[in-house]
Amino acid sequence: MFLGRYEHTIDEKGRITIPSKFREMLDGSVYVTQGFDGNLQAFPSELFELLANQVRSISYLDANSRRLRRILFANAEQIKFDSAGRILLPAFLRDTANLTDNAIVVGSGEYFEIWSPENWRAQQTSLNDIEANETRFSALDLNTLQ
Amino acid sequence: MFLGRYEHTIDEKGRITIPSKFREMLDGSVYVTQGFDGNLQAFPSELFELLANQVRSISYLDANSRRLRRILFANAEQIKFDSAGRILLPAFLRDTANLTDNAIVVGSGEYFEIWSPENWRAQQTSLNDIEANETRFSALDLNTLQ
DNA sequence: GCGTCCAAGGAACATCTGTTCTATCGCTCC
DNA sequence: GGAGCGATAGAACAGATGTTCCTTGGACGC
Repeated sequence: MFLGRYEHTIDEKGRITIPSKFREMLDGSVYVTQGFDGNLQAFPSELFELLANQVRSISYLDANSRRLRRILFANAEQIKFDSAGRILLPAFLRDTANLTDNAIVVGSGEYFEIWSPENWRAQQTSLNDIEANETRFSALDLNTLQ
Repeated sequence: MFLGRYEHTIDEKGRITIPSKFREMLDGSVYVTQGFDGNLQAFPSELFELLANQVRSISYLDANSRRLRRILFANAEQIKFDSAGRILLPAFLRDTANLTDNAIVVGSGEYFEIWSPENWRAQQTSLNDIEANETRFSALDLNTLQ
């Protein structure tokens, strides 16, 4: 499971070091895609391939299915680590997530995310907002857990 | 799997470099056809042959089947790479996709697409649109994956 | 102190692009 | 019909750019 938060630099070449704890759980590469909230998402191979297979199984004669393919595949890249544990983020991915000098790498369970510091701060949800949505988030209620 | 996005130039001769990562997955040539969305589609040989067989097996008494045949056969070309990894796009294919100086080469899973920058921008779907279409795109829900 | 991890940068290599040169084809004109 | 011409395709090369590999140094924790 990917846990925790790390602030790492992005160098002039567009490279970022993946935290070594995260690397341990990967097989030498990650699939990085555009996220939903102005961030990037990084998936271990097996997980991304599951996603990809689902999308591939839809007929490509359907216009919506082609759009879905584009979103998943055109905005994604399989990136290998270099010997120092870095990945080179392609320019189009850096652009979609506003990444320049620094990035915040955030564990998110079975995948992790990469944020620009600005976008990260902007999206921070206060815990009070969550409290206000009690019913939707009832799964988080300790009493209901087994 | 074809992933990512590359902006490449089209030179005066009408040639475009295929990204080397894509070439690695091809056997020295691609089948390029008219796409459904103002773009071109490029298929590895095996996949094109599968498609072709499928389309041929549908009765030609069916109007949709005849249209498919035209898209797949009339507007298709098998194109070999030159020694620098470029393909020469015939004029009629460039015309159907509005290609002049630049093109965006877009991974789309087991095939890839070639777009003019204008057409590409025009069709871009934002990820927020997807969220608004939750049910249609439920295939992307991590929970549903096995 | 030693090992691990991250930051930074140089060097080697691969890729992309523009250009040149040659071969081929079709056409025109003699 | 054959020679000459232009247009097009293909092969090869060179420069610029981008990517990968490798090394170094500093910070931190054990």
